[in-house]
Amino acid sequence: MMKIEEAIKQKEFKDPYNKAIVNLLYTHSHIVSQQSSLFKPFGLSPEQYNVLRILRGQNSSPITVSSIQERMLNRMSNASRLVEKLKQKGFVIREESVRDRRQVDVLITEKGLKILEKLEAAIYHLNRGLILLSLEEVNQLNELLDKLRG
Amino acid sequence: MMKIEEAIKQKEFKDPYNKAIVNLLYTHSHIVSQQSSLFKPFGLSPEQYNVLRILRGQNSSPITVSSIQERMLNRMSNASRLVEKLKQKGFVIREESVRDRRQVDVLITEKGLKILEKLEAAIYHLNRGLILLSLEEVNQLNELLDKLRG
DNA sequence: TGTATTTTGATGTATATACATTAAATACTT
DNA sequence: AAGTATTTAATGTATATACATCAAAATACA
Repeated sequence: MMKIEEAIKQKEFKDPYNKAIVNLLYTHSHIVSQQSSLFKPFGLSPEQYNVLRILRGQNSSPITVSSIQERMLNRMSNASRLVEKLKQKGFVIREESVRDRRQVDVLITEKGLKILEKLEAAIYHLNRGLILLSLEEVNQLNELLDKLRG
Repeated sequence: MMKIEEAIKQKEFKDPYNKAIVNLLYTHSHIVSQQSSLFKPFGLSPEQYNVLRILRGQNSSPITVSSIQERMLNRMSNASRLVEKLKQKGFVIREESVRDRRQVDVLITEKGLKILEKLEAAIYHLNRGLILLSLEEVNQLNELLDKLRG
């Protein structure tokens, strides 16, 4: 097992809280770089994939740009531009809302659903490979992360 | 406590491994956005701060760009450009190595050390505020993260 | 010694993050 | 109803990430 101290060649941390921050940031980078490699051949970035996943989660019914933003992993990201990229690739369509002309309804296309389906098994295996923990441990991790954020 | 399901308005996850990935990405975003706010008034980004921290960790002796890269939290980041930014702000100096003219020795300046010192207490409090766990729990989290990556 | 290979840091490009600003549409207030 | 405030999505800018490529220098090795 590669402890964080070895991974970034730092002998010690001020305290376990500081260490946990560094450990989380490092682990994040580890995960994202592997996800990127998986998505790249499909012309998707991790965030673009995440937006598609959100759209599919709506049972393929339309959802506004601001609702996408609310559900994104990174709140400060820019749903509007990600949707534009996905539209260019034919994975979503975008149309002015009839209820409120400020809003834009976004809808996943057949092509979008198909690429998610194609990725499903690969992602399952990637996740398992990325998280080398037992079922009990991964549940514990989820609890700690939820509690951490308060 | 805000569970990840509420935070991103997703009712359920395929399995706890998938949930843990999402939980880690979301927690990362939560941490980085708060760190950014802290660093911003000082003209530093989280990654620039991290490079300064690495330089100080060398007891202020010079270190090459590639050694910085090895110690960075994000391996794919670009130490060369971050060093350039820090140099522009006067936090580091850069000089061609006498041993190997391909290499560039980077050294933290007095100004760089001073800004780290100024930030120290604020970071300590931020970390405590960001990680709402007991000492026992945070140690457990560190163990799980180390184990997770294998 | 001379050529090939590797290492090092810089740089180019596309994407994403983090924020501020803007324009249009809607909601609120009196 | 008119004027103000707020919401929504788009857009602008600076920074960082995730690569690929390049030139110079060092190293390997034949």
